[in-house]
Amino acid sequence: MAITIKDVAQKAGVSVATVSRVVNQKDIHKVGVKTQQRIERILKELGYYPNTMARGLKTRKTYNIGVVFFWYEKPSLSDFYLTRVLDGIISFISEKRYNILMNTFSRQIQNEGVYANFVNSGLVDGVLAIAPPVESRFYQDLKQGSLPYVLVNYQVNDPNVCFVDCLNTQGMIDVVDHLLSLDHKRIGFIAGDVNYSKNALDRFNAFKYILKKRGLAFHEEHVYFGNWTEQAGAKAVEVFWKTKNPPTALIGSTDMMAIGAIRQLRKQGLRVPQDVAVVGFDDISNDSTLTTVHQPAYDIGYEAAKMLWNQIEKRPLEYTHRFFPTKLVVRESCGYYLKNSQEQKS
Amino acid sequence: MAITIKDVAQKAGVSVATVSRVVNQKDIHKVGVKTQQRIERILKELGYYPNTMARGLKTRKTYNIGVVFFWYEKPSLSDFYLTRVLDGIISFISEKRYNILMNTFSRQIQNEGVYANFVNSGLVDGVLAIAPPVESRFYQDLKQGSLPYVLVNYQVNDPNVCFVDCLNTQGMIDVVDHLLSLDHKRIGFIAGDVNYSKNALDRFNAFKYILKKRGLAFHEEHVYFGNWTEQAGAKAVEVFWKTKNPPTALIGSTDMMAIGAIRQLRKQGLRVPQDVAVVGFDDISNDSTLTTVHQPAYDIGYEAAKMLWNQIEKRPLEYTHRFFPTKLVVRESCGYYLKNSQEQKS
DNA sequence: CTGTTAGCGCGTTCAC
DNA sequence: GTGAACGCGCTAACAG
Repeated sequence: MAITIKDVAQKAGVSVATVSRVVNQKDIHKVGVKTQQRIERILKELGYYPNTMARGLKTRKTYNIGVVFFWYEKPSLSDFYLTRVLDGIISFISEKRYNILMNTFSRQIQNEGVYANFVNSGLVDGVLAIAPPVESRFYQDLKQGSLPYVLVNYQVNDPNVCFVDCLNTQGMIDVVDHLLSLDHKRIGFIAGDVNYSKNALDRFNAFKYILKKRGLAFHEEHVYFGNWTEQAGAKAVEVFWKTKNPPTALIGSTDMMAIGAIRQLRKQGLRVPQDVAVVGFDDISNDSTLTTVHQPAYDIGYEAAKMLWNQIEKRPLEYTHRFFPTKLVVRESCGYYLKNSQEQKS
Repeated sequence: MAITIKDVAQKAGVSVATVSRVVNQKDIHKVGVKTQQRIERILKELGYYPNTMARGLKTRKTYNIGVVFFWYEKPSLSDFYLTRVLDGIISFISEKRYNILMNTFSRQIQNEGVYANFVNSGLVDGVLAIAPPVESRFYQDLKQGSLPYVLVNYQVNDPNVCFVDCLNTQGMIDVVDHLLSLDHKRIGFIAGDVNYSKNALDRFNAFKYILKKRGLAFHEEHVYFGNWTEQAGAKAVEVFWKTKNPPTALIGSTDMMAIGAIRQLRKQGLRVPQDVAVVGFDDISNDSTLTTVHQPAYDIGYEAAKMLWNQIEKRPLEYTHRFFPTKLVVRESCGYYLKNSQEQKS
């Protein structure tokens, strides 16, 4: 059995209250200097560490924040830009000496009660929900609970609900305009699963919106709904290239899918970007040739953690909704430089 | 204030003991069927969720496992193969309905007490330490504490201490032999920080060992100690190419450093692999041209979690030390295919 | 300056 | 079948 405050008190010949004062440095000026020193010595000697459970039960404060993310087929951090969001969260949260209590749920199977259990267990001081599923039961439970929370990559209309997101729409507009500027008219779109991801939905909608606005036709057969994996990207290519007029350019709603598409294209003997231009979204790849949309995942995580922390510590919030701009990163996979150098030659 | 067991008891007109029996399905056969049903209804109605703190205080069980990893300059998941290890851990642990309590510490600054505090706080049922620093104070605290734990990528001689690792030495031997087979004699080595990483140390030692065994000279000036980042890889190239006879091949102790090296080489007008061969370690890159050593990070994480779980649940352990094999993945950056096709032509 | 004491919410023994 | 009561380890209000 671990050393308790009682053991320390006994050995020091004082009451637990006094030990508590020393441990927490609270009302410490009221404790005699010699007593304090003695207690501190015994604290070390015995190797006393406060039991967080007991303390939390009393103080209603755990110094844990819950971080929840959602997976599609199996739990995975690496499929998403999640890792960098987490980096941002960790960075902020560890500065403040909080722990992260991580939990993951399936996007598809929404187990009733499980979420609520996590939210109401009293184990965390607040919750960060990363890209929860569309129409999420999880969000409902969060809303009904009494814990502060911040949504990442999930926008809601309620001005009282905190969220952090990037401007997906603007990002997608930039992508399309970039491809248009390179004379692409038939653009294939590899979407994420719009039933389970708000992000995927927003990007897809933006695609349709801007196509219309620029007076271009939308081809149903050149849209593929994938599940964020490379395989999905590859599959999309297979499907598109069975149509009469395959696209001349592809947009992957995520980098992973764009990369999968590129692999498949090459497999089919097509060159990127000479034959087909490909653009991704997220900028998470180490593949330094992919043109993509950068979203500041780290900053998004950091900011979300900060917003949550402000709520937990009851500090004034500067804002409840926070948007980060995206940035088109032009590399080689779209043929921009190719075209440019050709033009220079001619 | 959240709903407590008391509220439920009151509303149901029973004692808390009875409610507790229903909630935990313990001694349930002793509870009257009608009483049980009524209580279950009210449980739902009121939205009761047990307070984990209170429960944990009583039962000494939290269903949390602590996962600790260590950072160099700033907390980061993406620099390492960590993400995939985490995936493995998450995968196993979430099946078992445990939560992950994540905490990160600096490799350089070893704050006394912080570790012990985490270990002894009673917040977790066990600890997974991922690649703790060499001669780690953290490991000491773990050892002194009473919690089960498993070390990942950290080998110790004690047969009672659980760890999971890969065969770094064999992996490095494969790398060197591969380069030798391609006629490289001057091999530059970009090491991790051997003072802070056991992995880095093992790999570096393996490099020296096999060099000697194969009768090759070890050149002090072609060793650079980096910090796992791309920048470090780039820096190594700068340093090596100031020497009289720069290497013809480079080994990055991690992929990140190998990638950084390649970038810098290209910047300096050198071609990879024609002028310089480069090999990495970890196989974490999306860059599909890097020859590297694959270690089954996911499996390592999964297995570590499993070993910990077995300890926590007091199941018999099949083994306490577990090694996974590495696999050399030959791609383009080392010139193997280049050489092969040339030979075919001639 | 220090100690006593009342709970925080829960599980569990022992009565009944 | 059910309930009363204790205690897990801690903080905080109050007493002295």
